[in-house]
Amino acid sequence: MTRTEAESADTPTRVAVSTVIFGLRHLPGSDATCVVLPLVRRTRDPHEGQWALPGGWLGERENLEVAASRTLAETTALAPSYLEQLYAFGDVDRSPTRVVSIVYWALVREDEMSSSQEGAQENVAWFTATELPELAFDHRLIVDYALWRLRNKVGYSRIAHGLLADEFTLAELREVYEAILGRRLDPANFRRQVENSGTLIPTDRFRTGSHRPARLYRYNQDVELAERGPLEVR
Amino acid sequence: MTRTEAESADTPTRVAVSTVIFGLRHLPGSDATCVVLPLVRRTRDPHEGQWALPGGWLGERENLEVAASRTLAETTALAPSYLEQLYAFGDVDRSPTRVVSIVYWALVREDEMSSSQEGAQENVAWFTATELPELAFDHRLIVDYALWRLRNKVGYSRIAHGLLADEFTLAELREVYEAILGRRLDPANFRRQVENSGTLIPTDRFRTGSHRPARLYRYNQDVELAERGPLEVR
DNA sequence: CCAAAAGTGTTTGCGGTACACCCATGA
DNA sequence: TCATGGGTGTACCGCAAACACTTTTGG
Repeated sequence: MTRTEAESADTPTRVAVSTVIFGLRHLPGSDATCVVLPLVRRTRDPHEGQWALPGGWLGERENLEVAASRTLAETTALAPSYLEQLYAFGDVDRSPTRVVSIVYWALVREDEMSSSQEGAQENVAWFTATELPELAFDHRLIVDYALWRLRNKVGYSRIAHGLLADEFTLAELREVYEAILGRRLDPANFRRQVENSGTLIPTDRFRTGSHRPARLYRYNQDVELAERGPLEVR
Repeated sequence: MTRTEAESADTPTRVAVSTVIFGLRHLPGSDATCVVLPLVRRTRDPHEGQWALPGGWLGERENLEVAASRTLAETTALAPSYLEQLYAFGDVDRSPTRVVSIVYWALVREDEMSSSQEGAQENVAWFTATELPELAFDHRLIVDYALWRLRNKVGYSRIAHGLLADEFTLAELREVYEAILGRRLDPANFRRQVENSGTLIPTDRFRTGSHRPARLYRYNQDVELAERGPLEVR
């Protein structure tokens, strides 16, 4: 096929946008925290009844990121604290009819999550990332890849803040890292690493618990180590 | 908008696939090597006459990666030694009519390049990455992002091998790194780093030049540090 | 023998890990 | 006062940078 022929073979394709939305949940019994994500039960023919990622068709005059935000609002009623494109999936056989899916992944803050989960819509449920049901289409592959990206990115950027409220203790921040990475971190070393990174601003307030109060920190907006895509390239 | 309405709003979109193809070129005069990429002169209305990334419309029954390979073959007549999805660009205003572009980036080997550049097609030319002309659409942003990804990835994966022949000296490999990173590297430290990485297999052959012969190495296929996307996630 | 590139050895400093230790608070 | 988590000090290890040095070839 020559370039000219390719240029004229202008066949429209159905384009969908889906989003892998990550949040945190404290397990009531133990002191552990785990990564959770919302899934939508399908009410239509391909894979009807199975759980799938929240998503929808790309609007005619809708930017990709806007479509992802819409998805997020429809299932969590929240504004994302972090939103980044994950990958474009377009294999011919990934759906009975050809669909190209632009997939985003997002973080929602823990303090806001509880409110939205109470007023949950029908057919939406939150699952622990390590205990997922069978998913529709290739969505299991997509979630696994998003989890890989989350775990990777937490190591070289500061996205963990996207899962916390404005003010937080170092222990709470460490909890986020431990939940994402799935392993315990040394509190002493964690403190120094994150202090030296210059991304935290200590406040004068303290979280008073059952023991010695812990200083509250805020995220330093000036520092933006996260790389979300070509749009941020200066 | 509810999910149900979104699900029924099934409006097809025009989907294109473009590829940023990177190669290397030795500058005849100096001993420097630089990154080069092929561009195609547009012969059609939007941005006619300007240079643009090689690409075309996604075929109805064509996987995304296959479409990218086709693009690559049409402009270089080569099989890519490395091919990875870069990003999906879909802003409404990036083209007069709405187009979602799935962009890939690729590496072609230096030893194969010369042959294809001689039999170059009309309207295709290779440019030094640091001296690009004005590009059509948002292709300048795309190329800059691909360059950022290339420079980033060379630091934590072994994609530099994708720009060399099967057998190469450490100096040749170092040249690739220096061309991509744009700075000189210490030969001694470079040797140790790459030797300790376990990605190289020494051969018994030597490259005999004007001075002491240098050992030739091969790339260890077993080690695959590169991460090309969700398809490689086990 | 000389120039130049291949290849080796050694020192230094930095960042991460392990772990001992002190501090402040509620009960 | 004790238990518990907050917070500090310190020794160690591995890696990478800097750079002096030896080796091997062509001319």
